Amino acid sequence: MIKSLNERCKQKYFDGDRDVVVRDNYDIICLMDRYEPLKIEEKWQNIWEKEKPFHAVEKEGAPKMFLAEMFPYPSGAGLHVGHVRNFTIVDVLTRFYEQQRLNVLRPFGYDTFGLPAENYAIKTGTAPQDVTRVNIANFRKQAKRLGYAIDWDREINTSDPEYYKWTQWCFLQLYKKGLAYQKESYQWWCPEDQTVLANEQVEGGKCWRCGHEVEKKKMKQWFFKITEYADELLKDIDALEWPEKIKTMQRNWIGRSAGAEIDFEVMNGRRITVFTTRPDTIYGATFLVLAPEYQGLDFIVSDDARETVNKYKADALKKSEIERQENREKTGVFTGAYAINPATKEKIPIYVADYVLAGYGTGAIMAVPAYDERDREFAEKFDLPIVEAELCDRDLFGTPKITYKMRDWLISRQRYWGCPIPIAYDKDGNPYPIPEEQLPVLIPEVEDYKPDHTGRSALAKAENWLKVEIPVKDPKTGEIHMEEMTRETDTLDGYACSSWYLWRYASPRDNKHAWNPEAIKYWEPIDYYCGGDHAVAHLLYIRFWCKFFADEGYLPFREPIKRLLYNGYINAPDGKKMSKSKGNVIDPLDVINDGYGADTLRTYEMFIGPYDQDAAWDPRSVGGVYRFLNRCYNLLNNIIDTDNVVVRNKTIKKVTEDIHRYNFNTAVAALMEYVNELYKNGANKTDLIVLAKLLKPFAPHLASEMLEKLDSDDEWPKWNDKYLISDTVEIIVQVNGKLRSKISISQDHLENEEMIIDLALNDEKIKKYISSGVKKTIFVKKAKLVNIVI
RNA sequence: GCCCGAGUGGUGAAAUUGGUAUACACGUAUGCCUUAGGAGCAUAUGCCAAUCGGCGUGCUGGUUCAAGUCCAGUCUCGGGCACCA
Repeated sequence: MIKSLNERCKQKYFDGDRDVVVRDNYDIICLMDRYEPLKIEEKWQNIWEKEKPFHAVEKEGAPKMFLAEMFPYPSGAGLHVGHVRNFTIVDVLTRFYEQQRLNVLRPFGYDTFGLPAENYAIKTGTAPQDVTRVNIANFRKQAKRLGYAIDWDREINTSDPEYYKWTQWCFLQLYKKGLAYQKESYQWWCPEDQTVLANEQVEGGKCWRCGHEVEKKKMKQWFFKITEYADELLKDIDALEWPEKIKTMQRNWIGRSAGAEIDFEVMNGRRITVFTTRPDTIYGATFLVLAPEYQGLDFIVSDDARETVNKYKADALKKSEIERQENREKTGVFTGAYAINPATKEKIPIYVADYVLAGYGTGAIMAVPAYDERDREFAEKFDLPIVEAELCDRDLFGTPKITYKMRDWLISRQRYWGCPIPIAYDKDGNPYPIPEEQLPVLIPEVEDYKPDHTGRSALAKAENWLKVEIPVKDPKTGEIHMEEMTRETDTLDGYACSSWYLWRYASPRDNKHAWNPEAIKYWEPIDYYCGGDHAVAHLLYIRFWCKFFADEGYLPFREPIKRLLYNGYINAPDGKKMSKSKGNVIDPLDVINDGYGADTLRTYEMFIGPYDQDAAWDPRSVGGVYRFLNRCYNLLNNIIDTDNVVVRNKTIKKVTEDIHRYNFNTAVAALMEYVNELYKNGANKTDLIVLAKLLKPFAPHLASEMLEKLDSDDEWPKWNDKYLISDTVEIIVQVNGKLRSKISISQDHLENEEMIIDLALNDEKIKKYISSGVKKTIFVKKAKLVNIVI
């Protein structure tokens, strides 16, 4: 077939019977209607831009399908190949369901608050608003260049006041119910820079900016009470259609422990409550240990020991996380105080040690060195008694108690580029919520974006903005008067902004609700959510908010994400993580503009391997996929009268089922096999229409072009099982489980076991293996296999 | 230390319910076409022997007519948590 094509084209060329576009290419490809991805892609992207085929509206009849990726942080560097993998997975599913005529919603947005924009602002004085605007424009342009089936009318941006107004509204709902609250907590603090530092800004116990030793400082911070939902968050994990890996990580993160709280009387009349998972070991409790930050430690310490304890406490607070991890040698000091073990009635000493954590349980433990390795280490070092006592009933001395590793979610950030917390303080420092009608609390404009010397965000520099009038009800007279207050200058953790955006997608321009109840009912919860990060943070926070807003009557479901696809990373060709400093970054836009086009890039990233595994970029394989798409297109040049009905139906089945299983790599492989077959046999119009339809989720531009040339719609094809059965069947003949021969029988004889075994035993190749006699024969109809045991 | 994953050709990987190991692609080799090829097309390609055949899914065993797949043990790599009482 190719030869004849070649002949014809050569002739045409020598007749001068057409435009020859490419000068340095003399042979058949240039003479045929040639695959020119950049041209085709521009054409179809213009059509999609104009006709908006992905614009979604609620309509009765067709079932809905809502899909999205984890919205990106629009960095200055633009899209990277990891984004492309993530977005393309969503796009393949979007188009797959669109072609099956489901009512599909696939929106897009930008997670724009964050440190890079703020650091850039501090360095250059450029407003983060401006940088963000430029970066979004670039991201949008690049996403459009990849041909994604996005409803661009639903774009959202978390730093848009129209958006963060509702983030603040969400905060106020949580505040009203006591789930947003202030608490003193220890934070990393640099005494030189006079600022709070995030964990990742502390390097080797020192400030990343000035190198001064950091310490822990008690500060008032805002928290969301996620622990209120710990039990439900844990319980509901079971029913989620999420990867087991993520479910396990969330379970571990929540870290439920069933135990008991037990009171110990201190000799000076006070009381210490400990948490233990082993209340049955209480007879072996030979001392108590308190965390250095233990509340009320001062009331327990004896006067003799006070100085030592205070020094130990100060040292412990200075210790960095890294130091704590590196040096696990037990340290601690005696408080000089004793408590009574309620089981043995014995007097036991009370210690302070940093191996006990203030944030877990009650910050105090009963040490049972006979049963607990850590307690034993401590006991050995400080020469404390180790008693192999008998076990008792679990609830004899304490009250049952469930404890979680998960802590409440600290949301205060001393940063400029975030959503302002809608709170103001009266002159006594009492917090008041900003009334909803005053929302949004806009981010003020400032000159300098650096945090100030009091450790407050740059918002504190906007003097006019700081003052606000809040209506206050007099508790005695009931009268309402306006009172001048000072605004909160901390901003919200960026994760707050992304904890509700999936609901905003349902009605992104609604200016009366955070999310429209009718739209929510129609579209949510999301059917497919795809990402490769945030296994415990974002994906836990969004579940927490969902349960809260369901309780408040704003959401008709308690789990926001039905199915989660967690994709792997794409590494550099050398197998290492891509990074600017290593100079091994592959820019997806370069791949496109080199002439491969978006379709090749998309299809390659689906073909690269299982979607949930990490993969290394291979530039040579990109070329292989490009060749494949070329071959698809070139088939249009030679449509003949033939019939590939069997392989066509097989391919429809395989590709359909593979996409349902997210086996995108094998779906592409099946299309390659199909094309190879069509090259061998020739292809008719139906063969090619099916090819284009099946190809469209992966290479939508090329497929659209093919379908236009073939004068066909894009409706997903169906297969017919009757074509999948061929007239003759191949029977595998094994001897002792090893393949030794194959025999061919007609389909009708598949029921006739006796005949098949007889054929197998008399097969020429088999005879020599079974001369010593046959012990038994097994026929498996389903596997079309005979096994002869000798 | 604890909890998850994963180990298959020269390479990325297939094998969906225990039933033909290595689909598809890359790479390589040879040929065709060509003034020319870093294009296109065709054929071959797990390893050893080069004829029959033997060996092959990290390793050692086990279950089974039959094991990449199930079981026990073990090694290596990757990820998560990490003094959570």
